[in-house]
Amino acid sequence: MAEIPKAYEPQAVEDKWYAFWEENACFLADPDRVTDKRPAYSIVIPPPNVTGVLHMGHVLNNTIQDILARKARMDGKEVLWLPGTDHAGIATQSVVERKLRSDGVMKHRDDLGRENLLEHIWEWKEKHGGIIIEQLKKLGASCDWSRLRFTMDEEYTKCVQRVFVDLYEKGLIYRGKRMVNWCPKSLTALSDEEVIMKEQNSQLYYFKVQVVEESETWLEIATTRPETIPGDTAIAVNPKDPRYGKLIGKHAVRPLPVENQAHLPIVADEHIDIEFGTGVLKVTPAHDKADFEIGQRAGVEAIEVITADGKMNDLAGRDLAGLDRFEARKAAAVKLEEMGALLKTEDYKNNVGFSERADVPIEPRLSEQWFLKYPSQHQSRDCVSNGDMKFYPERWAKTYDYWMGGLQDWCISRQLWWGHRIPVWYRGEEIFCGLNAPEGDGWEQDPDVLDTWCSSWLWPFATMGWPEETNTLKKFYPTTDLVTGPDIIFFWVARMIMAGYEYRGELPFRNVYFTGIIRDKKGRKMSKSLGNSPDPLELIAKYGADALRFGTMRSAPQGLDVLFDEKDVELGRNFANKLWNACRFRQMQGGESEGEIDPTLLTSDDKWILLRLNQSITEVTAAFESYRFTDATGALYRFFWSEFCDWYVESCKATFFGEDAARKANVLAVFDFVMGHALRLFHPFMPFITEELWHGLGYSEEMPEDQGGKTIMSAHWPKEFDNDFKSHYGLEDTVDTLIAAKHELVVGGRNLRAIGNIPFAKKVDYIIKPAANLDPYEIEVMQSLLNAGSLQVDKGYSPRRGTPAARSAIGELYLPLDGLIDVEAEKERLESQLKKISKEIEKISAKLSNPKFTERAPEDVLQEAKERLSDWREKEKQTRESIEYLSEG
RNA sequence: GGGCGAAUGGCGCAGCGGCUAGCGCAGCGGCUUUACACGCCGUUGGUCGGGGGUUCGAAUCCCUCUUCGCCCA
Repeated sequence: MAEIPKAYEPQAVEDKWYAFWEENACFLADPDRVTDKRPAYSIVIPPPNVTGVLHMGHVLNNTIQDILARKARMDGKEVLWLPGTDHAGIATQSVVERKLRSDGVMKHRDDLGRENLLEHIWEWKEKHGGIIIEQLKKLGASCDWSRLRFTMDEEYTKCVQRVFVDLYEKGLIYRGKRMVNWCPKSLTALSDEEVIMKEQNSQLYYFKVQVVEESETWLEIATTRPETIPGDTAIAVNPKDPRYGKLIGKHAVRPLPVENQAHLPIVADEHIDIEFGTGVLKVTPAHDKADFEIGQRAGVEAIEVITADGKMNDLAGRDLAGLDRFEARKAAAVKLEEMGALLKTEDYKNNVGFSERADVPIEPRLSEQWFLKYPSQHQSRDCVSNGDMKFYPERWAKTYDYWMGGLQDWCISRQLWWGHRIPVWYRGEEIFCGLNAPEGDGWEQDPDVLDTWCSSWLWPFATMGWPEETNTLKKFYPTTDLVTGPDIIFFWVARMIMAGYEYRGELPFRNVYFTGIIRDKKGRKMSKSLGNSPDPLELIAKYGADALRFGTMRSAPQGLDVLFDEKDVELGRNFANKLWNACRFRQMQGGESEGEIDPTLLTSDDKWILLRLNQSITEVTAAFESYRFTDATGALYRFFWSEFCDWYVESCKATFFGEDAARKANVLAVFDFVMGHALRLFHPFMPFITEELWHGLGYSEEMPEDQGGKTIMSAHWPKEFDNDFKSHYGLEDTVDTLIAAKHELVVGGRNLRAIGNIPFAKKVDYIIKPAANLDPYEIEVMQSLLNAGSLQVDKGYSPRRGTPAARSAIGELYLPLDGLIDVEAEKERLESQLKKISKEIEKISAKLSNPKFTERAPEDVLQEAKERLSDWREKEKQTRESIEYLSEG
């Protein structure tokens, strides 16, 4: 810190130290270093999409992980923060396909073929795949980059295949033709979790069908999807419904297609909602999940009328064939109307499933897919409910438990090319499932790939060398913490737990911290289309990474969504600047770093700030234990700014600008002690600036190489002072009382200036009448804090009437102003103060005169109330006196 | 329809049986005080969503209603 700029300039500092950390292998995790005395701490990154870019959600998530990792290192643990990326099947493939189409390379992926398309995607991955990793480095993430993993790595792919084969052999993976959620845009099946229900303003179409056996009887049916009528193969009613019971077993005429009006059986099904519509349901087994089951029970066939890409096929009839499913809906209604079969349409709100990725309505579709019956369900469910694994905030445990209690088989095959190809081969009727292609000719591999989550559920152990019993796995698994968003609790967290139990026999992590969702300051979700999503890198360039981290953490309460406001980052920058300038001030005072503290020379302010520091250590450490990061940053902010800078540093000035060299050296030593501790407390949150200042102030020189000598990263986390320490330095709690009274008197004294409209910069003379003997040091400090020209001590001072005064437990402070003051204004101020005091006195008196209170309230509460009353009485007396002085002055 | 969460000064939050209900931002007034205007000093705002109850005592516990958000059906 040769030439110290007035304002902190983060860019150069951040680049310098990140490079330093990497060059010095500060992030590397070495399982061989793990011992009883140096326990392991591990955390695996939720792998971001390999071709993605950093967004605010990543910032929040990874800042928390980095904070945890850095804190653990300071606690003397061997830390593994394992980074990596995810291949993100659908997202990546569609991005690349779109690009290839717009570049004119292809119209459809079939033009290129599987091998060629994959080549393009790998190319894209090589080109863009590193971006988000570099961005994480900008943020300061202390991942062990030597262990960077990718879900499509060869080794990782082996793990995925091995697990598939194993589960297949256990009979948990099976292939079947079932109803799946089909995305007509991405042309693939999806799992239930990838379907998002959205409320839609739809139409309910009422139409009538004729009963074959009773040509004069017509049934009314209500449907939101008239385009599927050609696919109807039954009409269902509830057997308990008195209106229709007698019709069961008869038939009805299906109106569409006009050229093929089949006779549909009227069947009974107990699942029919009598209240809904007319109580009569058209059954389309091929295009509705519930209808499929009704169809199965009724033993009717399923007729597909919609193609994979959402168009009507020939079976839909000449009026609808070739139309898109939504156009067909209107066309079907028109057709019904022409036939006189449409009775009415009404507005209707219903929930429609949308594809998470493509954002189009899902088409339930009968399709041959691979399914997984979840393994290790019971253990996975129990470990959370019995507390072996902790969720923060705890309430997510309930959500988890509920979901685990209603598991449906997971559709794991995807009709994509980018991903882990299903290790199954077919030859005629033969099926082979194995790690390698079977011997012999004529085998063809299943063309589908696995759901991306079907690879990332192995992440915690597949990244550590499994199935080999590697040293890493032995030492760092199970991992300690997982930090992720609650939006993927089912997609990822639950499945990792099940995979963990199935393949390692125990839980994959001990604690799960769920972050909030980042929203804009109006509470809206961040999205590209709204343009309300700031670019974290721009924020870093503008304010610094530390500022972004600290600002985000300070405004991210546990369990609640984060309303992001750039102001918070600004605040972070301001705070960094404050830190910077406090150290700059220290530098200007010269003297050696971290000199010995002489207990006999400690001032009351020294003792006070040491106690405040101790309090902060306690609070921040406790906050860490319960993952309350906002509390930690809040405590640090308050301590450093409001206590250290506003009071302690200001009171130091009396000594620094004074003549007492011994005291100056001692105060410098205290300053360094406190700052050295503060920098360490701040380091997990603001790694760059703390490292810069740690070295700049020379604190690193005092430390052993591996305990802060080389980097603050390895400095020990501050410990609460023990009793020996406290008694050695005479840190008694009574100091707090003295300092509080001193501060109160100073604030009161500064206020006296307002009475005479005297700016703070102007030196004025005060007189103090101490309540008891006051150390001359206190006078010196108060004079400085008051910016007083002089502060005369006068035990027998009897002020002229009209002299404004301030009072606290240590004495009375006078500002003789001789006619400068506005008597009426001051009187008014005091009168209003008196009113407030009287109100408080009334309240407490009422309480104390209530016999029920005095009888039943505990002793300490009663005692405390009495003290408060006498405090207020004293204040009342003083204020009255002040008013009298004014009146008679 | 079920579950979860939230409602505290203009905004964002803390407090979850008893300290004069706190904090940050914003606001207002004043300051080029030799670390910092990314700053300093001082300061105005709230009776804690509505109603009922428990208690000597409730923002805090219980019931109920209202509004908002999320998840699931």
